[in-house]
Amino acid sequence: MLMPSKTASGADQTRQRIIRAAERLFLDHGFDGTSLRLVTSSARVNLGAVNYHFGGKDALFEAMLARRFDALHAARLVLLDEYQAAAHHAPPSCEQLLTALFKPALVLARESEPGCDFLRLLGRAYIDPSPVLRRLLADRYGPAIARFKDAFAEALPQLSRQELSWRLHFTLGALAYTLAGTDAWKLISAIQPDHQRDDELLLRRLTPFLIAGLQAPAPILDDDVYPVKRTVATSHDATSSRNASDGATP
Amino acid sequence: MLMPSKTASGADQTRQRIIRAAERLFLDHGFDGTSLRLVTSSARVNLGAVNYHFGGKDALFEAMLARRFDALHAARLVLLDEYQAAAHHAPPSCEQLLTALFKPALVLARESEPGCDFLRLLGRAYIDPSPVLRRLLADRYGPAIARFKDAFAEALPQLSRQELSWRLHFTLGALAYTLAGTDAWKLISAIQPDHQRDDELLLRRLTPFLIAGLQAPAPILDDDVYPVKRTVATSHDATSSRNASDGATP
DNA sequence: ACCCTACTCAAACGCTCGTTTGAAACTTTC
DNA sequence: GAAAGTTTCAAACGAGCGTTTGAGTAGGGT
Repeated sequence: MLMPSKTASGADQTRQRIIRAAERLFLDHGFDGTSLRLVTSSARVNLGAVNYHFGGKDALFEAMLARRFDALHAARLVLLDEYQAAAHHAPPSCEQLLTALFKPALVLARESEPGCDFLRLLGRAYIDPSPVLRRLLADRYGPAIARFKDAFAEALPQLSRQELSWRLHFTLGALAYTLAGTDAWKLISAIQPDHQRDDELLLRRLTPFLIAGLQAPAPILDDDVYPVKRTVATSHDATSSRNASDGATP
Repeated sequence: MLMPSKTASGADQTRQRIIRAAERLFLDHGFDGTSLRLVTSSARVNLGAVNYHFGGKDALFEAMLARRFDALHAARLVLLDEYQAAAHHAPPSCEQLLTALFKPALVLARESEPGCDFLRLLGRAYIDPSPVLRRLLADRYGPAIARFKDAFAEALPQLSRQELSWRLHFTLGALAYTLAGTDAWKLISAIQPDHQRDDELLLRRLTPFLIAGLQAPAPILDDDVYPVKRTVATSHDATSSRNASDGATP
């Protein structure tokens, strides 16, 4: 037909149908909760096809995530390179770094076929407790994240390396949790759908929150701000009103 | 023996051994990944004991979470009442509200037996995708969270109700993700153990991050700050340098 | 002594899981 | 058109799952 090379008809179709079904189901059920039978029946493919084309469940999910995340991290690093090259004496700002993280994600989310939103996949992957995914993310995308961490260190020189690590951890948490879209927002009660689920609005709401958090003065850790006693209810000490005076860490 | 009433020897012991084993295993494997056989063998209890004492796996985890969370939310609401009663014309500040959320958690974490830290349990519970836990948290602790949401609305009157919902969502995310302690912090590379894992230091680092984020000016959403095109790499538009001028929402 | 209740225990039930198998059904190649 | 390679398919495998069952053990009350 139009395809000049090899057998692009049946085999690749099956692979893609499987991967897409796996994506969709992983979003709602996590790794442990997604069975291959669920995937193959949802993809209307024979059960054995997964092991034939991928080699097993672990490898399927690795392939699924790699397909998305490889492109994502490549685009992120390209953007980071741009920002760093633009002014090599003035390191990229926090806002630019967050943009370098978010923008490729948004673009890929829009490019991806409708029905399985890429951003939720991103969030879920960071949150899922399964060791398979945890190792994959750490091994495969740890270096890319490390480059961003170094860049943040330059953008936030007033923070100690340790403080920075924590703040990026908080940042990743807010991001992953929000994207994962656990129904937990129902806890905070009815976040009205702006226009159902607008990912761009979400990230633009998240950005100022994170920037302010990242740039906040470092906490004072050497005195007892939380005088925690053994009792819960009968504590009359209001929160200490001591102000954070210095921004630098010891 | 010393116990005056009923048979407090064998039965309650078994119940507690099961619950503690369930707590410990749930931390590492999540709900789906924790099997009853794992729990009972870890607790050195017969397999059938779970169904006898609790009625099933779902009920076991509900009991496990309720044991901790009932006390937690009760203590939180007591503290919230205190702050609100202290000055009924000046609503509690953001910092006070976060204190009311964190302090009881810290106290319970210290009171709980060593080996199974309560804070990780808290984080995991909010993150776990299993519908059983999600429904439990929403039904049982939704009202308590709602009271805090109302209090935050008074502390942050410049935010629209919708903006506030999102910010509390971000807050909950940073908190849950951090507490859950997925090994994902290894992504951000070696957060050196201050003193192994000091929960109080963690929360005192988290607090200024969250306060700054919550109090950040509201984002401007009506223009294109993220001019996302179909291309990723070839975008030369630097981040818009437009400043946020007004803090109120339309 | 008896019964009744509370609890433990080993074995099994029915089910779903990930994976394997071997024979069909296609394509491609010669 | 036969041979070789590639992909599908139905069936089964063994293991692990949550739950149930029924016999067995203990102890207090009358």
